[in-house]
Amino acid sequence: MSTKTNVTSPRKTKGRQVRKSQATQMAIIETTIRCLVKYGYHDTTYIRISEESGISRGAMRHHFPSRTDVMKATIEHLHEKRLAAFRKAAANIPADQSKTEANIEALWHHINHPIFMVFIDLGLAARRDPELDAIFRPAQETFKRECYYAALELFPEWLKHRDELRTAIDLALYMMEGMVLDSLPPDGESARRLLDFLTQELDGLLSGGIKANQKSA
Amino acid sequence: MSTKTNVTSPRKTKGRQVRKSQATQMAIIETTIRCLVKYGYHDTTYIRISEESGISRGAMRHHFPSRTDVMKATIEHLHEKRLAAFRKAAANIPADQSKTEANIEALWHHINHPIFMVFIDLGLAARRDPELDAIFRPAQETFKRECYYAALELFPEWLKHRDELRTAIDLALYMMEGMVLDSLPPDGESARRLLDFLTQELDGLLSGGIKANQKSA
DNA sequence: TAAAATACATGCAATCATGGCTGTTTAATA
DNA sequence: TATTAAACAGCCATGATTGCATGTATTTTA
Repeated sequence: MSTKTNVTSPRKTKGRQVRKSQATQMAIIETTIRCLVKYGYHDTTYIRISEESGISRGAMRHHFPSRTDVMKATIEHLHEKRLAAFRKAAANIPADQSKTEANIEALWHHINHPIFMVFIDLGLAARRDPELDAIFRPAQETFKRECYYAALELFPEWLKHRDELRTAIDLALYMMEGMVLDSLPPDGESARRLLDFLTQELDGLLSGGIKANQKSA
Repeated sequence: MSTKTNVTSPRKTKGRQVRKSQATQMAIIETTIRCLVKYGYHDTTYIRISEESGISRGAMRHHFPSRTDVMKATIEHLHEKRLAAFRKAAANIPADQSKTEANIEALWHHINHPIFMVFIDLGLAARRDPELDAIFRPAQETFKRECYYAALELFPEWLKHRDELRTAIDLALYMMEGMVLDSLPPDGESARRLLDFLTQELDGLLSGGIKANQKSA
């Protein structure tokens, strides 16, 4: 059952071959992502990836024996990509007054990216496939933890109210996830209203409402 | 392309036959729902429904020519079921002080029911299948509208602040959807904290924060 | 340069879902 | 009771996906 994946670990520079290997692997993974966006998880088939990437099934087999192997590799790649994008976005947040708003905007932007639907799709698939779940869940948790850390750096004044910060992040994240799941138009009036409310809520919490909210803990 | 579905419209009492017809249709639909819960949308196949229900494929063909037809009927049935359940739940809400909390609890309970994952699954499928979407989207919108109406009846004091009420409902709904999507344990500490926060937030909005929040409109 | 390993290509069999087709039974009606 | 229509049962052809197995070319290395 243990499908060996011929992922070249760049241990020793065998020069040309590893490079080529990695190149095709990347091509496969990126095509897979494209397919996931276009067709969704269940219609992103082994053959289709092969066709859309122009890579023969044999070559694919060589690198990723089974469809699930492709998916696993893709999940890992997406995860890294997402982490990198998030860190970059967090680093670019201006340190001025409107931190909350900027963050929410950034998060909303991130969540509305087509890639996010892919995550939802993969997450749903992982619910049925333990093999996928073993990759997906840890990645998801890592990302969330990263969110908390980043937020703590951005809002050091919340250091003493980590629970509240956590709640705030969860609230924002979950709400937005629900919004995209409902296909809420990103720039529509409905979304705007909710995001404004969220901003205001979190801002209020930050600037002084902490005490009042503590008794609920 | 227009697949005729032999759904017996009980126009004239042909007595026994329509009853039997409806019975098998119900059996098919209910089995489909069971399958959707167990296997998810894409693995709920025509054959599997036939096997699990004990109804021959021929019979199924007679009532629902194609798989999509089964799904369409199932969506409609689920929609009605959900509406009924919601109305019943709304009617049973006690009219005392803790309305907000009771509602949130009820909503949370509703959203954590296995059926809800089926809705998510179907919603995702509908994104790719226009035929499904044509059924799913209106149902979804109807349900949401119903939520607003029910809420207005429950919170008549919000009549002058419909926008805020709408925001509140959206917030609650979306947040919870995001939560279940993340497989947040329904009784876990994380969920509790978020729900408490939500309750408090909405209650605060209700009891006096309205004015303060209006300038954001 | 020869051998071994790696990357790539392709054909095949098994499985399975779908939709269409042809019978058979049961109920409604004249 | 005879006829018609509806409900039901099962088979078959098709197409798609998967995993395997064999064959070829290119690199690395001895």
